[in-house]
Amino acid sequence: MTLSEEDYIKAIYHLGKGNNTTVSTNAVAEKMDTKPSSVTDMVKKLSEKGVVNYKKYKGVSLTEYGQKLALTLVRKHRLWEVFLVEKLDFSWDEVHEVAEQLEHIKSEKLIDRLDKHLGFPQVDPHGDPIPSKKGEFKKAIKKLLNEVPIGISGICVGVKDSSGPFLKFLDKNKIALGDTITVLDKEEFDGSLHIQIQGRKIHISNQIATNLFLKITE
Amino acid sequence: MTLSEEDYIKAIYHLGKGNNTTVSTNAVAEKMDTKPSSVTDMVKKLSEKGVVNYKKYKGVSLTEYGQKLALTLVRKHRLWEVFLVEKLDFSWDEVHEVAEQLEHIKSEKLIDRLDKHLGFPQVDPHGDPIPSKKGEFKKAIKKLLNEVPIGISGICVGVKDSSGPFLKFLDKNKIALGDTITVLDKEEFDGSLHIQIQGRKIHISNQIATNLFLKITE
DNA sequence: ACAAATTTTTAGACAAAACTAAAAATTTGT
DNA sequence: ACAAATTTTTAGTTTTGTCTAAAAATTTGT
Ligand SMILES: [Mn+2]
Ligand SMILES: [Mn+2]
Ligand SMILES: [Mn+2]
Ligand SMILES: [Mn+2]
Repeated sequence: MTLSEEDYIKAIYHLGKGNNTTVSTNAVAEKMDTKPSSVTDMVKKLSEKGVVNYKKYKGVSLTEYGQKLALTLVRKHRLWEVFLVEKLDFSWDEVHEVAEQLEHIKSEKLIDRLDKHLGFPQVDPHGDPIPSKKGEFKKAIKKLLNEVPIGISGICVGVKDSSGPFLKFLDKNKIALGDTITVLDKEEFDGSLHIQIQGRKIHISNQIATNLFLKITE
Repeated sequence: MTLSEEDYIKAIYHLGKGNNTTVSTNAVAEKMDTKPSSVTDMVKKLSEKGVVNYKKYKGVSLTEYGQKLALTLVRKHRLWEVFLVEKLDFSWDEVHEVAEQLEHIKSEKLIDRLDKHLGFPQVDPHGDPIPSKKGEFKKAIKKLLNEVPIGISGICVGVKDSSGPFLKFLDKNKIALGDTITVLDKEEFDGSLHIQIQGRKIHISNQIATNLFLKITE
């Protein structure tokens, strides 16, 4: 597959939300930042190659083979993201663009060895699960911190309240996007939470917990 | 620069032996495994861009700017080779093809961080020097082991005698291409050498030393 | 020096991946 | 149901990088 074909496959995969829904030409065009007519051309070619199912005017979905390719690309993308953050000290928000290039490097051995070098990570720096070599992986779901059960870990991926005071609070308490958070205990009385964040144990109010999104893989 | 343009720049650089000799269209075509007519087209384009000096029928050489680009590419290529060997346990003869792809990844930060992660290596797994960020580097020369002065190190890059018995000898004594060898002492009497190879200290005859090539950077 | 051999360039074509403009199909709203 | 709006496809170009065949320039050998 060419670099361009691979990016289309990934786009169709992500738009299909992993469960391989049929997606529209326009949706793909928007995601890829290209024109619908270009998508039609590419989708015809991918159909010829057995990568997608395509019926004129009826949208496009991945074949079994296409899904296999998509999962391999997602695996490569996320492993490289882990590498950039863990080994090269990139921050979680700097990695995407570079991984977007690295995911296209062709070498199965490279990916196997990278996986090993990284200690076979299960999730990427954004909390998204990394498919195994065979294409198996857990689904990730986004939850408010106060809804996360005791004992479960996740990665902080967003805030509900993005007001200045709240963001300032997070900064002061060293809570940042990309941090790994584990719910240790909950207080019945006021709904406050004891959590572990990046190794540290802290106590936060229910109000804070209802404004932080965690990505957890089950 | 596109991937293709970058590969042409590298080819012109390597054919010019680093001292920026003018090279012929045919030579570039052979190196790139393409046709001379394709080279003419590309060289015209690179000339437009100020990357090469080109006069019809008179060959091509890199401009100052082109040399800068070439050195950056060589730096990236060799750093990735070090990464593959040092961090991912590739052997020295498996890295070239993958580095040929990785060298085109666009991110200055990536290369800076990779350099740091690898401990600012001076040479790649083939004994070739790695240009600094500013494009400075030492020249590498190939010498027979018996001509290497005491105290100097190099990387084993080839054999003069490639007969079965000699190769078998090397194998038995665990001397392999890619090994780092330091000359510790020489015996006047018989020309034999005390060397350190991959950490081990051994004693080898003059006959062995006259059949092993070392790449040394000065 | 000059014909022959070789190298290099030109001309014309093609495939990949994109675009614009226009046509066709589908969906939506009343 | 059917006209209008929207989506999607088609047709025709463009750019990049390649190719073949033929023409032009240079180099070589006598
Ligand atoms: Mn990509
Ligand atoms: Mn990610
Ligand atoms: Mn390359
Ligand atoms: Mn090398």
